[in-house]
Amino acid sequence: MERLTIIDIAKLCGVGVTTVSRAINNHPDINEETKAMVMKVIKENHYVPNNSARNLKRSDSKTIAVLIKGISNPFFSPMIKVFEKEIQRKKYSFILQRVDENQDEIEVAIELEKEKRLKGIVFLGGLFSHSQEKLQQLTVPFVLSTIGMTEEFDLSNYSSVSVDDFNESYKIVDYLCNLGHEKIAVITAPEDDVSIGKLRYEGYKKALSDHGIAYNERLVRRMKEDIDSYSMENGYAVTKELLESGEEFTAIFTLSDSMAIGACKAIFEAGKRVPEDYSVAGYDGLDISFYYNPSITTIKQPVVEIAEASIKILFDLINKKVNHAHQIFPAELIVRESTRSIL
Amino acid sequence: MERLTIIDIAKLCGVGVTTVSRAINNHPDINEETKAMVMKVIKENHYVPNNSARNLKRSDSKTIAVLIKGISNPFFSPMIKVFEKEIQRKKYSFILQRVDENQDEIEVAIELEKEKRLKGIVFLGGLFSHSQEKLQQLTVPFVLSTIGMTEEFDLSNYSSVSVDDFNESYKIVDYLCNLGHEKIAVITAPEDDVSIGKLRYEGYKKALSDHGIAYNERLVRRMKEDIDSYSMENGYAVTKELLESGEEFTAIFTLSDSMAIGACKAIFEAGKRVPEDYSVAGYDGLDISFYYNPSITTIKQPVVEIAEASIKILFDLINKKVNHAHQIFPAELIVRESTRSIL
DNA sequence: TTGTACGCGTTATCAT
DNA sequence: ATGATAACGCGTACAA
Repeated sequence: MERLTIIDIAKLCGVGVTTVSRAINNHPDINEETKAMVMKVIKENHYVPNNSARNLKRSDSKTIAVLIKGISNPFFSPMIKVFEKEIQRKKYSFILQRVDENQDEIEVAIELEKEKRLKGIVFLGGLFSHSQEKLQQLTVPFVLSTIGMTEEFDLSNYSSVSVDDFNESYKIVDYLCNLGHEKIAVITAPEDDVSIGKLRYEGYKKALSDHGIAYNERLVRRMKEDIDSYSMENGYAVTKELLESGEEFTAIFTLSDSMAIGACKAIFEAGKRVPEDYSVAGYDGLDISFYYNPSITTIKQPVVEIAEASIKILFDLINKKVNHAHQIFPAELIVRESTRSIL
Repeated sequence: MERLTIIDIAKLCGVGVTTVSRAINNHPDINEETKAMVMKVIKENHYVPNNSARNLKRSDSKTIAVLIKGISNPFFSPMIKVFEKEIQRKKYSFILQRVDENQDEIEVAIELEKEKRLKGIVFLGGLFSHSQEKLQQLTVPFVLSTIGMTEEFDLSNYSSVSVDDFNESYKIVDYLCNLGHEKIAVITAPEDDVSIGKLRYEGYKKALSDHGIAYNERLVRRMKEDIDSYSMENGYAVTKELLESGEEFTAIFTLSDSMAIGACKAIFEAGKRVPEDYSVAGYDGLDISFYYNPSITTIKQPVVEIAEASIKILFDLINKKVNHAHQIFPAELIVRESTRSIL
């Protein structure tokens, strides 16, 4: 019952290891009968090839990896399904690799590329401020999906797909302003954020300024660093503090739908209503923003399209069809029940 | 810039490969200076060891894998965090392996065990009806976490941790009955389900029967097979049909919190209220069941404790401290706003 | 403390 | 169509 190798199978079959290998890998140069015989012996003895050995020896491999930071973020769920489907459709293998919050995704990628002989990589989540030097160690093409970058990189050696976080954020805050709101609180990222958090926050500020609304620092609240970022819990805790501070506001914009839901909960617990007492606006367009009561006004990111485009670009790169591309998708302002006009 | 191996590094350093290997793996028998020098050269040249080769050669490896079916199920999110933390704390490596919906988790496990020289495995999600023959190919200990089994297996060669789905389900339906509800709809799994779906459904039936309530087939609704099982969308679609069918009911029990939320949405869209018009009860105790409006009455599974116990048992097995254990955790009926008495 | 040489299990090359 | 054998990149007896 212990581990048996391809050599054992070869002996059992009375053939050479090459033949067994051919049977396993659907190689053409093999007699159908011997192949069937070999496969039968393999089944009977529960032989399972060792992937490490295969990867070590193989040169190609047709597998692409998706590296994802924050794997329990519901925002990624539909994207993962798209990746799985599309990669399978192209007859490639799909590896979903979780990367730890305090892990360097590029290092993980470099290692994985060697180990699995990857053909391409998709990065999902996390910030992205890596040295060119490091990026150049990645010898296969990769695309950044839904990753905001404020720092300007040399855009010529990788691809990206995302929405315009600055403008989309502007769009929804502008909408709130047009509803007559002037005291608009925001739950944003910690000050040192250089990613989507910063971009969305800048959009908020710009919208206020364009509407001639004075910037009120006390309405700018930061996510708590000891709680999962962008989570319901975080939105809840921050909003609760805001309400208890006594600072007046009529609307609150949170940088994620999850935080919007947390905000609503805090408002309910304070005995207030949404949107009658406070308008609440989110960002992302998660399924739950539709199902929540009240349903949440939000910026809906076209996640499926983004995922599809990411994969398409990646395969184009793999097939040398194109150079690196940077695709920006439009997001949609979806007006729902959680916001109201106060004019 | 192309792939360089441990031999190249050895040459660059003017030492043997063994020394380089020792430097990499923190082996004791090496001079601190040479080690520092080797590490420096490695950094400078961006050498990254090939994991396939390492895994192939290694015999031990101290890594444990968590195989998870339905990785985007929010129910698993807190558990993953526990696994990560606990496994790290034991100085083991943690591999999170997604297994496709129509993939055999045991086969994946067998392959992974060989490839990564695993020390232990945790299975999360999915049904579990595998032949003994197959299970015996797994030579490392494994524990089934949150996986319901109706078919009776030989319990002596694996471990499991879960709640008593039958009794917990009974508990919440019993609660509804005590509130005066007699027309209690249920959204359950497809008829061929042999896992938690069946157990929870049996609990529902038993509770009704114990309260002398006649079983009404038209109140038993099955999840749609073309929609994600246990999802909000599924609960929404099924409840919508139920409401449109005109069949009378005063409460609805869904086999998951997500479906409960979908049910609420459908009820709202029909112009009705929860719990004034319909009581809604869920199952699982997801975070969202607290944040939802109205908050959802549910059976809260002690996910953190379950995950912790799973890991503890696994390590005990690895260290040969114990034999296989089957631990049942009590779940908690949490009464919230979505249910009311109609007496 | 350090280096040489072999083996891990598989696939690719080159014969036959 | 099939088989012998040399890599793949690394860890580790064993020798030095």
